[in-house]
Amino acid sequence: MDNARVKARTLSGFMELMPQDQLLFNKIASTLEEHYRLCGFLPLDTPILENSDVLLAKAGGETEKQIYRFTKGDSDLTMRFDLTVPLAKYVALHYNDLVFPFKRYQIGKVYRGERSQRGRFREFYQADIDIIGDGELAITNDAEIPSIIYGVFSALGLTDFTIRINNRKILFGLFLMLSIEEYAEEAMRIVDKIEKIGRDKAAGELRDMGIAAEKVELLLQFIAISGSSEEMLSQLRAFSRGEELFERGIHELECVVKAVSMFGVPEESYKIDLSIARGLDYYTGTVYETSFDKHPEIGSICSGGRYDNLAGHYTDKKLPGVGVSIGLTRLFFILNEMNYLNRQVSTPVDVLVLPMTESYEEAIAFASLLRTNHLNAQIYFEDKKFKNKMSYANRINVPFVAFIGEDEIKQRTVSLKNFISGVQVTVSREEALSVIRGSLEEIGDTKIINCT
RNA sequence: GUGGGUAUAGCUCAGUCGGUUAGAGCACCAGAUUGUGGUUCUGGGUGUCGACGGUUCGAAUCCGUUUACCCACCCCA
Repeated sequence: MDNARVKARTLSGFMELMPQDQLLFNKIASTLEEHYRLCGFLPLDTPILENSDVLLAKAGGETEKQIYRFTKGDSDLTMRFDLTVPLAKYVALHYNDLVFPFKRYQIGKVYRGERSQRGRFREFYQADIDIIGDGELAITNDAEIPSIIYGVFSALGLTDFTIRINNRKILFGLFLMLSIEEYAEEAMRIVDKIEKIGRDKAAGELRDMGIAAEKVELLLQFIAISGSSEEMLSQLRAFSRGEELFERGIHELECVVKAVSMFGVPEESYKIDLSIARGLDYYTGTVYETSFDKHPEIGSICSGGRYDNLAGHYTDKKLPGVGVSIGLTRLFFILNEMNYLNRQVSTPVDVLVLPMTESYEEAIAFASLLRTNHLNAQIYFEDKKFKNKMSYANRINVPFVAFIGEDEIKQRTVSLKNFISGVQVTVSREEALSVIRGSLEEIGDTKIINCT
């Protein structure tokens, strides 16, 4: 009965795409994967569920509130909320079998039980890369990470993004110099959102925490230092009062910035921004944040940094690492909103084979020929009117339709219609292969993203 | 978790003072057109007005409760 029918719906905060968009999403994901491989990263997949004690070893009060956690029998389980904590567990567990520095990429879904909002999801994909060292990890790795971000975004066809770089040692060092290190964690968070809430409100919040007004002023002045990388570094040096941590931070930042340009990242795509702090407390040095120049309000689509001792909860070994996470679901959401997605490239199949007679034998044979030649082919078997068959081809956005009717069977040919240009030719089946290939190459060259 | 808002067709939304058979655009289906799609023309409403209860001769409309969703905060990709 009708009352028994359940209303079909998708949970809020869970992205569900139409096939054409899913195709684009998958292409973006595979572009990322390809680029990660190109840079020497190895694939990794870990379970979505872990024992709660493993995932929450590190978690503070806030994280715990936003987690999907449940029990099944006697086991207390948690869904992963990022890919970094599972990585830490993985590296600690398989320490003896891994080769360091261990470079891995992982693209997978993560879950956060927070209120969903525009551009914010409860289930979303992260595409992570991390480099883990055994005991030590060279600072140049910190510079390669942003170059990889630049590389993947460029590979997608994106231009208007900025990678902002900072070093938390500088901020910690400053807190030490001002003798306000006890407020460090909360102050970091306020500093981090200064762009959003404004200087005055940030000043108020810092004072409310109990930091003296003149120190707040000094802190905000410091954060606001701007200019080219060179100018900023020299201004930072002038700020130094011989505080060791502060100077180490400046040194690291300098190394990173220099090396980033060696990696070929153009000046306009990255900058030092002293207000980038990152809320997560496991970062200990370099931090990154990437956002779209036109949509800063949606927030970071890619962020990460250096952590000196990630696996500390699972092992005595010191395992420093550096990495970033691209918020793939959010990235896709923004690209869609900005109308940047080039749907022309999302063709589901290359060829739709339409049998025009009762016998499907020749149509199947032709489809097999296409498939053995790595062309995606679909055969339409339904007994519908011709118009419906054409309309189907039109709706699935297929670039070629191949008619196999009486004439074509007799002459061992195929009538091939280019659905984009409308041009139709009747050629031998072997010739059809090269016609299709030639035309697909043109489509293949166009970028997934069209940002003009 | 805190504060504010919304709920009518697959989607975006109208719906007057409470009044008769609840509408528009897009989408979808059928026909014009049995080997040529997109455009056009013609026809078709595909709905528990979120749910439950109350007021009333009469409720999409007023009142109460509830659920879902959206926005902001918190936090974050």
